[in-house]
Amino acid sequence: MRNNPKRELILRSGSECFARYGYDKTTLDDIGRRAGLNKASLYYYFKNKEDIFIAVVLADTQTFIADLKVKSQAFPDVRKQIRFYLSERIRRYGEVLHLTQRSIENWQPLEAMFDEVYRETKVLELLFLVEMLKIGVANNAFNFTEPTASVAESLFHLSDALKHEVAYTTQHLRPEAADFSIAVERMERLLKLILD
Amino acid sequence: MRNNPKRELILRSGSECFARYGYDKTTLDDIGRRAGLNKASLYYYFKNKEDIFIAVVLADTQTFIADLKVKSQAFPDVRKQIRFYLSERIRRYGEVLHLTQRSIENWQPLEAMFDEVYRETKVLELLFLVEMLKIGVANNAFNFTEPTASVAESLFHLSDALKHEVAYTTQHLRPEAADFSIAVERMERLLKLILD
DNA sequence: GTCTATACTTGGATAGAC
DNA sequence: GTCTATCCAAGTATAGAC
Repeated sequence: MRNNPKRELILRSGSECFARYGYDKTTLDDIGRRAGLNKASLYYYFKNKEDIFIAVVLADTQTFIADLKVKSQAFPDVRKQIRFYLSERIRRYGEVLHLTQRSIENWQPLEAMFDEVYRETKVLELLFLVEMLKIGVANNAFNFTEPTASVAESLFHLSDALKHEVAYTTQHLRPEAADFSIAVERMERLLKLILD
Repeated sequence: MRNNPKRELILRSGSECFARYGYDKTTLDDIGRRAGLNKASLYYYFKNKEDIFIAVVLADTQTFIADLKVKSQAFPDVRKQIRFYLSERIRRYGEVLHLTQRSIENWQPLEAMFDEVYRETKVLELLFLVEMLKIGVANNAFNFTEPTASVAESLFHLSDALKHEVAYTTQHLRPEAADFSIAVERMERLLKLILD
């Protein structure tokens, strides 16, 4: 079922619509029309609207991470690569939350939606972090007594915790007002402490 | 009825919603909620949704023109003031069209909506243009054999014609793809020919 | 696989209570 | 003036024809 070209087409269509209108304001007619399908046909490929949204965020997140890997490798210093990578994924989370717009009033179901997405991408992200950490150790940029995989997971959780904290503490405000630059700043300071 | 504070509140609410969601994706519940009113209460102040939209565009356009007058006077040269003023109002038209998003498939009813708005603002705009032209003539920046009011109206129509042409020739494309920078460029070239 | 038909929910609009 | 109740048209979702 996955890697079905028609399914991919719907995902692209959905991605464009959600990006433009946000979750609530996007209709199945919007997605169907852009994909050249009747809205009923979408239910052959997806359980419901929310399922399309999750699949879109998952696919887009994977592309985002792939791009981010390339971009972060443009930095000469491994330390800066890691900092860039971990900061950008926090920013990305803010963007994804933003595209749900103020529609979903209660934050909790939204978090549940994203958990599903991030469980799948976590493995890929950890592999990349491990890779970068190993390079850093080989270059004598930094050193650890603990296993690299364990450090990678700690950094990953640090980045996640900071982004979730911003989401959590601003859940009573309008979601679009959430300021993830605070989390990015904290991230960069903590990273300095850890790697130095 | 006009200048009613509750009405103004609805206009502000509507302006924010239309700017964020576009015409179709904005619901009366959205506008009502933000204004702290039940959607049914909106009908006390406005005929229907479209009536709110027109009133919003009218009010915002008047603020826009007032701001634009101040901004254009920041230019030292009268010629540049006129050029800036006429170019910016073309750009503004593009922005207003954009906020209807791709919802209104047929362009014609949309044009009718805006005619109503622009008839009301035309008088104010012409007064300002006449004022600037008179300053230009007094400064010997340029000269005309025709009456100033007539030249002002010609320039106004020139600006309008150029913006409408872009709208007209791109009506079959997605409205958001309309490129008003072409109209602005043509405007500036023609203005040079007229004033020099 | 994709569509039409259909049940149920949300959006636009009116009528009438207060 | 503002709200609840209500009508009709879209939107979400399912069932079933082809």
